[in-house]
Amino acid sequence: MREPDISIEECSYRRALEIVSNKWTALVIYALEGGTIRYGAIKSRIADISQKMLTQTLKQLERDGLVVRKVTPVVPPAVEYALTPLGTTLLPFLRLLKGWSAEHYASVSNAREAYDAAQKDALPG
Amino acid sequence: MREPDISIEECSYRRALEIVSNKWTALVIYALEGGTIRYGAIKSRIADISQKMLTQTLKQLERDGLVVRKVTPVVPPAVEYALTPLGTTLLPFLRLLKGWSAEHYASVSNAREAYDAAQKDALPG
DNA sequence: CGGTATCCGCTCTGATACTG
DNA sequence: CAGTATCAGAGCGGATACCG
Repeated sequence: MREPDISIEECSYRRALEIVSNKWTALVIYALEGGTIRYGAIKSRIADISQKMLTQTLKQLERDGLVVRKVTPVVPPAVEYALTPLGTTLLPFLRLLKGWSAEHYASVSNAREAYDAAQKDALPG
Repeated sequence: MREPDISIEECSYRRALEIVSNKWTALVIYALEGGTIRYGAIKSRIADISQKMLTQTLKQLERDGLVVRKVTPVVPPAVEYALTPLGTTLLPFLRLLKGWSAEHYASVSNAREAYDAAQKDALPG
């Protein structure tokens, strides 16, 4: 039997996926692309993200060294977030993904419709 | 209040994420990078993937038009999978992610350790 | 304003058993 | 070999309420 070469220990690709491949992480990084931005502004930019998920995602990104948090002690408090230099190294990857989607998403959408239609025909009438 | 510009309807980036950003999808595409490959061979390459998840992921990729399934009606059955032309357009993106991980994963790992150590210091002894 | 804490449903995921 | 079916647990993610 062949050895698995796509393992969590050996495959760097897989480790990167652990960082980025969840529902909100990449979206939040994308929202930070334009520079320092306040918590509320991020929330306004990303449709459907809850306060809990935004806070949780930002905390995780901070832990990973991809985002910095700056608190200005005023009343009411102002909290700003920005990408670290490490965080900005992810941007080319995100932009490529965006470009891919712009170019090919329609094809995926069409494929889905065709597939679903074929499935429906296969069922008994 | 500002309008969200990162919504599922308008943001192509977000749609791409829906395709790729789950635990196994990108890994399976990566396993198919080298060309046509049998079901069992994919399973051998990817550590820890269960039969259920592999089947489910392949089916979803087929629906999205990224992978083709070829059944050879012999006994025992032989089923092969390959990337479609559309599927191969994702490879540059995956390779970039892999390169990013090779270059920067250590930084993330270090950041995590530093963050966790700081958290521990903040707790009462 | 920018959180934290809690509850709760739902999906994702893996084990196990069975089929052609 | 390549699946399908079923079950059960863990964790994601949302709604709500409260705090500095």
